[in-house]
Amino acid sequence: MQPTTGAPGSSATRRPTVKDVAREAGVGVGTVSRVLNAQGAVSADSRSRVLAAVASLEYVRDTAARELRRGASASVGLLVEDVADPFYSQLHRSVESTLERHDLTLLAASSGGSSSQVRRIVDGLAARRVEGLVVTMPMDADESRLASMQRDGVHVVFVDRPAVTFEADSVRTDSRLGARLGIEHLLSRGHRRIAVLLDDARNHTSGERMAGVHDAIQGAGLGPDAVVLSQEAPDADAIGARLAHLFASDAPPTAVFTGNNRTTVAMLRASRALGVRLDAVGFDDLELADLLDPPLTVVAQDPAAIGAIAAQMLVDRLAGHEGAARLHLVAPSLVVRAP
Amino acid sequence: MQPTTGAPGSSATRRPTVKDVAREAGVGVGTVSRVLNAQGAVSADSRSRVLAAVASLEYVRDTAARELRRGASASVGLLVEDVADPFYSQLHRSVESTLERHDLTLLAASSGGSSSQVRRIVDGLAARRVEGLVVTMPMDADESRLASMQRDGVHVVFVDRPAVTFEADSVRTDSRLGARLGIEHLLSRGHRRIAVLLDDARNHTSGERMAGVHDAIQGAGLGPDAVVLSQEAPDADAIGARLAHLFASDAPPTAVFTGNNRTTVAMLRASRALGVRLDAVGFDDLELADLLDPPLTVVAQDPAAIGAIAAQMLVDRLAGHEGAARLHLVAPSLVVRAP
DNA sequence: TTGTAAGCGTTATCAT
DNA sequence: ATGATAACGCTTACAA
Repeated sequence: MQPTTGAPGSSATRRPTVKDVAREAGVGVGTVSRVLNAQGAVSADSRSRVLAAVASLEYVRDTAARELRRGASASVGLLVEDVADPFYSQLHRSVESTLERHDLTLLAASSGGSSSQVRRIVDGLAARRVEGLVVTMPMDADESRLASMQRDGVHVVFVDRPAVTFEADSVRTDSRLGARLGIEHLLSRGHRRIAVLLDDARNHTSGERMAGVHDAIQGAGLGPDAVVLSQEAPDADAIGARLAHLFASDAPPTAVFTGNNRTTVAMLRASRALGVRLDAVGFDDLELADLLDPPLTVVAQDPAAIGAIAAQMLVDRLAGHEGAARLHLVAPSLVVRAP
Repeated sequence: MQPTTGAPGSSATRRPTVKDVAREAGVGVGTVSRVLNAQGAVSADSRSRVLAAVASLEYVRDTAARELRRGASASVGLLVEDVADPFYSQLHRSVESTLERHDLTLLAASSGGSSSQVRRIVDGLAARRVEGLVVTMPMDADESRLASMQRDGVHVVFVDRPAVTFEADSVRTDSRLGARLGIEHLLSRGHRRIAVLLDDARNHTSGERMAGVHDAIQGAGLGPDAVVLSQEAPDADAIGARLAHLFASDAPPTAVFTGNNRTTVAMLRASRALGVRLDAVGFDDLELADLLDPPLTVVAQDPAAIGAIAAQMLVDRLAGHEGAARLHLVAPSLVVRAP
C-alpha cells in the first residue's frame, strides 16, 4: 500500500539512493555507506562491487541527508561587504582555496554594508549549520547573533575589522604600520606639509591609520602641522572639493597621502582636473599604478594572505585547537614607484 | 530505554527544533511548520504563540532537514574560473543580488580553469541538489555531467562562453561587435596598419573577436594588410617580445588593438618599456584607463548585465518557462578617451 | 483549525 | 565483514 506522503520532487528520473546502489551491488546499505566514507572494514570484493554500482548508476550522495544525520556540515561561511570589490574578491579566492584543501565547502555572501542583509545572511548560514565563519561586519551591525553562534561552537574569525562586542579571532592589515610607512616615505622625500585624506573617523581602520600618521611625524620629531588632516567618506566630489580647498590655502601641502582605494582614485582624478602634479602615496595597490604619470607609490595590503591566515585559523580551531582569541596583523608593504 | 543511535553533534547546547518550539508554544509541530512556511490556515492565537516561542528560543530552521524533506534546495550554483578576476567578481555579485530577490541562495566556486576542479565542484553542487547552474567552463572541460544534470531538470545557463556539446541557455558579450567597434575606432583615426593581439585561437571569444576585426576592415573596404594579427596566450613576456618584433619590422603598425585585459596591461607595460607612444584600444575596461598617458580607449564589457540576465533566465526557467535554449548577446560599448 | 505520524536519504549501532 | 534498522529535523497528508 502507498505511504501517506507523496513524493515531493517529481522531476524526470528519480535520483539513485544508497538503497539503489546496495541493491545493484548485492550488498546492504551499511556496506555502501562504509565504502563511501572509507571507514569500517569492507572486503575488497564488496568494495569493488559498490564502486561499480556507484559508477553505473551515476550515484552522488545527497548532502542534505548526510548533513542532517551527521549534525554537521563540513562547510564554513564567508561574509564580506562586496565580492565585486577587488580586496574582498581576492580574500574570497584565498579563503576558498585554503578550505578546499581541507575538504570544506565555502558559502559566501555579500552584505553590501546593510545590517538587514547581514542578519539575513548570518541566519541563513546558521540554518545551514556552518562550522565556522569568516566575517567582515559593517560599522554598526549587530554582533549578538555571531556571539551566540560562537557560544554554540561555531568558530568565527573577523577579517579586515575587529569584533567590537566580544572576543574572537581576528586577522587584518597592520594599518597603523602601513600609514606610518606611507608618511615616512613622503617625509624622506622632503615633504613637510602633507595632506592626509582618511576615511570616516568612526571606521576602525581609519583610526589606526590616523595613529600611524602621528607615529611617523613624531618619529621624525616634527610638529602636528606637518600634516593637514581630513576624515570623510570617500565621495569623489567631496574629495575634489577638499583638494581644491587645500591647494588654494596659504600654506598648501606639497604631497598627499590617501587612506583607501576609492579616495586615491578620486584624488588622482581631482588632481588631474586641477592641473596639479602631486607627490602621492595611496593605501591599497592599484592595477596600473606603475603606468601613471607620475607613477603612484602605494602601501599595499595583502588580501590573499589575510584570507589564507583566517581560513587556516578556522581549520586549526576545527581540528580542536583551543585557547584565547588571537589577533593576527598582516604587515603591509611600501611599494615605491619612482618617476 | 536508549535508542540505538548516539547524538552525532555533541556541541554545547543542543539547538532547538520544531518540537521544542511546539512544546514551548503549546501546539503541535504541524502548526509550527505551517506558521513558519506561511501556508495552511492557522489561528491568530496559535500564530503569535509560535512566533513568540521562535523568538524566545532563537529557533532557526535546519536547512538540511528542510531540503531533504522537500527534495529541493532553493539554491543555484555558480561556477567561474576565478572570483578574484574583476570580470567574474562583478558577475558574481550581480547574480547574487538578482537571485536574492527571489529567495534563492547562491553557491559559488572557482575552478581555476582546471578540469578536475570543475568535476569536483559540479559534483558538489549536484549533491546539494541545486535547482540551477550558471557556469563558465574552461576550454576543454567535460560537459557531460552538466548535460545529465540538465536532463534531470536542473536548469543551466552558460556565461561568457557557449556550451559546445549540448543545447543550453547562454549569455555573453557580443565579442564580434566589440572587436569591430574597436578596430573601426582606430581606422577612423586614420590608422591603416593595426597590430591585433588576440588570445589563444582555440578560445571561442578569440575567434569571435577575430571575425569582428575582419568585419571592420572589410566594411572599410580595406585589404587584409590593414591588420597584423597575432594570437597567443596573454603572457607578459611573449606580448613584449611580439610588440618589439612588430615595431622593428619594415612596415610597423601605427596602432594596436588588444583582445583582453591581461594582454592590454602587458602591452601598456611593454610599450612603455620600448618607449613607443601608441594609439591603442583594449578589450575590457581598466580602472585607471582615463588617467594613463595617453588615456586608453576601450571596448567595455558589462559583467553585471551578463550576470543579471543569466540569473533572470534561471529564475524564469524555475518559474516554469519552457522552450528552446536561448542565446543572449550583451552589446559592449566603446569608451573613447581622447588625450 | 489542529495534532499525529510517515517518510525524505543518510549514517551508525547492534546483532549476526 | 555485513545486514537490518533507528534516528537526524523537517513538511505534509490525513484524521479528528
